[in-house]
Amino acid sequence: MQLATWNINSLSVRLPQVVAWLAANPVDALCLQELKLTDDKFPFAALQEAGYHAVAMGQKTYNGVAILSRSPLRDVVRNIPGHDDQQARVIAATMDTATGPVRLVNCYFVNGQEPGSEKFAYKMRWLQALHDWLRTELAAHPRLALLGDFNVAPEDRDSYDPVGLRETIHHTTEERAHFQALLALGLTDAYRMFEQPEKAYSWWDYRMLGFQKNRGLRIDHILVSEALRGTVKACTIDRAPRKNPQPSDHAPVVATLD
DNA sequence: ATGGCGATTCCAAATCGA
Repeated sequence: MQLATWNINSLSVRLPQVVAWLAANPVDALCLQELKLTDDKFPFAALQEAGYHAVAMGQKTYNGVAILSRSPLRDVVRNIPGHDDQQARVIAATMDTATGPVRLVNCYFVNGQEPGSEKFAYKMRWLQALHDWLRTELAAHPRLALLGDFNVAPEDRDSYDPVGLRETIHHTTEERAHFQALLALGLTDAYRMFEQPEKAYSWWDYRMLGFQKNRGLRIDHILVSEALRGTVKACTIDRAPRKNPQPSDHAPVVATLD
C-alpha cells in the first residue's frame, strides 16, 4: 500500500500534473493541500476517470484539502471538531485495505508568516487544537496516518540554511516543540525511519532559482501511528514534478506500507 | 534590509505563501 501527500498550490492549475503523476504513481491514497477552489469546482469527474474516489473540503482562493483514494472513503471529518476555523485545513477519512482500515488525516498546517504576528498566534492555537483532537482520533483509530504540509522543518537538517534561518518561520523552537508533541502521541516521521540523502527537501521557493540551487525545506510529512509503524517499508520524496513546466513549489512525499 | 515567483481576485494592484 502506498500513501502520498502533495501541496499542489491550486488544483485548477495543477490538475493535469496530478492526473499524470497518479498515472505514473498509482498510489492507494493521495492527500492534496492548497486546492484554492470551492467544492462546486472540485474535479470529481476527472479524478474518477483517473480511477480515484475523492472527498474534499475546499474554500475560495486559499487553503483547501482533499483525499483521493483507489477504494471508497468513509467517516469523513472536515476541520478539527470543536475548533472554530474559517479556513479549510483538515479532512480525515477511513480507507479500507486488505490489511484493515487506515485512518487518513490530511492537514494543511497554518503558515504563520512571522513569529510574534497574529498569524503565528493562530498557528500555535491551531497546532494545540490539532494535537488535542488527534489524541482522541488515535484512540478511536489505532491505524492512523497524519499526512500533509506541516509548515514546520522539524530539525536543522530539514532546512537549507538552519543557521541563517534560526528562529524564523518554520524553524522556531515553538513550532518544533509542537511537532515533537505530535510524535509524543505515538506518531513516527516515516521519512526518518530510513537512511535518506543529505539535504533532502520537499519545498523550494519559486524565486532565486531555489530548486536549481536546492535551497529548500522539508516541511511536507507523513507520520504513522504505532500500529502502522512496523508495516512501513519505504518513504521517499519525488522531486520529479518540481521539474515540470509550471510546477507546484512542493514535491510529493510517498510512504510504502505492507 | 528588501525583493526576487506564482496564483488569485471586484481584471489589476494587492494579498498570501514559506
